[in-house]
Amino acid sequence: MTIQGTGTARPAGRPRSEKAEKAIIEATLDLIAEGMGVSELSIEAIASRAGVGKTTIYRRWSNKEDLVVDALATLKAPLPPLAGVSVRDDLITLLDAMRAESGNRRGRCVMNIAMSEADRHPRLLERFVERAVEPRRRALREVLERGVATGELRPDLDVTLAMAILSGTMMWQSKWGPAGDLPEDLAERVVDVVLAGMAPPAP
Amino acid sequence: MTIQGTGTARPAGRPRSEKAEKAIIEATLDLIAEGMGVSELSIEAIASRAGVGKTTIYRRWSNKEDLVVDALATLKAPLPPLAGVSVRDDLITLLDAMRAESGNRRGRCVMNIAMSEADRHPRLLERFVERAVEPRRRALREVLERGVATGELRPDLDVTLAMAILSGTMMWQSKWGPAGDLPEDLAERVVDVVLAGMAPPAP
DNA sequence: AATTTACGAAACGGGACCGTTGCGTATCGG
DNA sequence: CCGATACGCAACGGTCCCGTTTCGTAAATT
Repeated sequence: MTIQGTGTARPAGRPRSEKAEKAIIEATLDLIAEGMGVSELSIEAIASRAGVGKTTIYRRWSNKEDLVVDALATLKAPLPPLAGVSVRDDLITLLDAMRAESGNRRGRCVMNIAMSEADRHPRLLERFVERAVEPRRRALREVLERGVATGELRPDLDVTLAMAILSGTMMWQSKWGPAGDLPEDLAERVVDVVLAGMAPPAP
Repeated sequence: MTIQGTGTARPAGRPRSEKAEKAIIEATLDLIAEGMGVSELSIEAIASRAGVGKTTIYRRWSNKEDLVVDALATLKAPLPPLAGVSVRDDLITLLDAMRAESGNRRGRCVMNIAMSEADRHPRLLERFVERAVEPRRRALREVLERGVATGELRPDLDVTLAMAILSGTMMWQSKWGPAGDLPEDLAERVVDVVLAGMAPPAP
């Protein structure tokens, strides 16, 4: 029994190629980021894009959904660190992270999956919510609840509704806002309008 | 030459069945409302659902996109009448119409198309924006601009941003809000929070 | 009645993918 | 070197859908 450094026995024969594995994942993410729906993704297209035989894919994943789930799992979700000083600053930090992500491939993957594949792929949706949605939701809720506690926000604020307002606004901008990148000060403007309200200050 | 009452010459032979035409459109809308993407829609599925031969479809539309465009065109977009008294009331009326639509078939069609098929079907998207998006966008903008003019809203309000906040919030609720119907007072609560802002009133 | 067109159903050849298998080659442990 | 496993590639039979054609029937005009 040959013991590897990791303690796992190394099976005989040629080891699986990490390069191929990465290429498969990358090809999958690329196709999703380009707007290909999960239902339209074909193993053959992924294999071709990755420069890999179909066999190499089927040897690792038994079906398309498993592959997509694993591919999405590789998308790190680096939540920005929050200064924790003012609620306004933390909200801007969170919303600006959303803005920045709408421009890169990871963000496009997340957005496309969230938008279109929500139904009809329950396992995928579950994994996706767990990795991409929940962490942000939690962070946002904590900032808002802290604001209510410290008096920076109205004591009667409906935190859940506030989350919908902030997230929904950024999502709307990503999807139907101006073409190309979103303006750099977008997050700040959104937070300021939502904090201050649209009505004029009482006289 | 036989002239019909409408003034159009009636061609010889059996006339096309209006019933079949309606059934085709209905089947198409049903499938879209159920979450079927335009790319996955198949003529055969529509024909089967409509109880119609494929021939009957191809005789009327030369391709799937034309059919979907016509089907979407039958979705009336009844903008609610606006009282025009207070900006708050008009905003609630508009947002509540969005809320109500998220529950019916028409609304689900609009939402699904907007979410997933935005890219890759430019003609469809164009028609869709023209019929479903623009009228609402215009109405919302007019209410907000009137509010700025009358002083009911802050004079420095970014109207475009305000539109994104209001629309995005409702869209977010439709897509990721509580399962089932949205609460009846949702529109009112959204408008009040957005009008007043989340920060506490200045002392 | 004769003609013309539409109808639903079925079948066609063609193409895209499916998931599997066989092939010759490459890369590992022993 | 040898056995074992992975690799890319090509081919397979199968399914779904395409867009077209054919067929027998139905519904209109003349």
